[in-house]
Amino acid sequence: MPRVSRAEAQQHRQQVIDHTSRLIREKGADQVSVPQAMAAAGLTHGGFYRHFSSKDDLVVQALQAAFTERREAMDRLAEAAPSGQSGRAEFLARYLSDLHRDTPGGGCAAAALAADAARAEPGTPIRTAFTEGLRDLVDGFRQLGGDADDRGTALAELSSLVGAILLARASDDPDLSQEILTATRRHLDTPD
Amino acid sequence: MPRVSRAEAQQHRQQVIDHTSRLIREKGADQVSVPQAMAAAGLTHGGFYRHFSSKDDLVVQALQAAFTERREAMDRLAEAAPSGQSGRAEFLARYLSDLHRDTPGGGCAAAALAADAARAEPGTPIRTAFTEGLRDLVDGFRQLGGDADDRGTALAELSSLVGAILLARASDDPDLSQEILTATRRHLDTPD
DNA sequence: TGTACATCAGTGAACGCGCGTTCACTGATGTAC
DNA sequence: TGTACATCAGTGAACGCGCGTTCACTGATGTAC
Repeated sequence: MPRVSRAEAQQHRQQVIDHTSRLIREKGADQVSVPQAMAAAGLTHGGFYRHFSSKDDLVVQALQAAFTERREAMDRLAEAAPSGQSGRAEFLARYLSDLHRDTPGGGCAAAALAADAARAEPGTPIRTAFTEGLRDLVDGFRQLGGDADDRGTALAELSSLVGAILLARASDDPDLSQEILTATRRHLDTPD
Repeated sequence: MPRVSRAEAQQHRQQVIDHTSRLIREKGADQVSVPQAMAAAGLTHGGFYRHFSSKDDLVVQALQAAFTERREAMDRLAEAAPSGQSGRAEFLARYLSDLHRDTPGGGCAAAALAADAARAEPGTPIRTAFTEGLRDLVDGFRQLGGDADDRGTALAELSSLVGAILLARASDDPDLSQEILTATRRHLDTPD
């Protein structure tokens, strides 16, 4: 499939980013190879460097796409919430759901990639992109209303959510996993 | 250095486990190679399989050592707490400290390795060992007293701690990082 | 306690493999006239 | 609108590298007498 149109090429590029965005949330950035990322979009690995300057470049763009996707979902939730009522409750319920726990590829990038970002050196693109994405997430959470419009509360509650979904995913015992999600939901439903 | 005494060999084995325990918390299990793990104990890689059946075997033992180390620290904290007073406050302060954020190698295994465990298939040794370690951590936390002796509260609060330290480590901006730790400490100090 | 020999902890070279990256090549797309 | 040619998206082989693992070898330790 040589020399496709520019529009197709741009589409391929976006497909690689989108598939990689899902893959790195599922398996971690290091566990997704360049050939795998290209194959997920139906391409061979040879053309990779016409689209990206390095694997890290792709990973950063995939991470940004994941944060953008979540932020947009939050914006929709804020709009959909009946006026005067907060979308916070709905967001918490979805975040701490079995569905979110079991499908990390379509889930929160902060939870899925915090470890990868934490292990990256300060100043590296992945680290700064993660930080930017996290800020965006905090802003999105605050606009959902409830007591989360206080910045400190928003940060503490987001930390709760990220920790809970991570521990729930890591727990091999379904009962313990469920307990973590339930306990955290209850903990957050009770206003301080 | 061929054919050292059995006592020395056992000591070498323990050194490899201990160094690996620190290394995987710092860099992740996949980022620590067999040659690196052996070199950290002053050995070459060739003798590795006299001590461990595979790299995974070492990783699991290193993970268990990390959880055991933390549990023992909690036990000491529970003993040291003046009678009638809970060690919970001290534990929270240490967990959410700059020191803990900046030295993951000596820190909480649940925070450092949750992502690795979550990405491992159910039933794999690393996943089950993590789950067992997490249970141990929950028990240790509950014995520290305060409102954490309620199991649900303990789970929710541990989730908060894990999420906060992870996000604080991942944040490239020192101010944001500090804000996360401070907000979570304040959030947990306020009883529900 | 001393001797003879089997055991085995550690060494370093080697293996097959998948990684990120490079490159010569193909041929449809895009452009200039 | 039609033709000639440059561009470049995608292919597939190749590179050097580090990985996990294996293995023949060394020689002090451990054991049997």
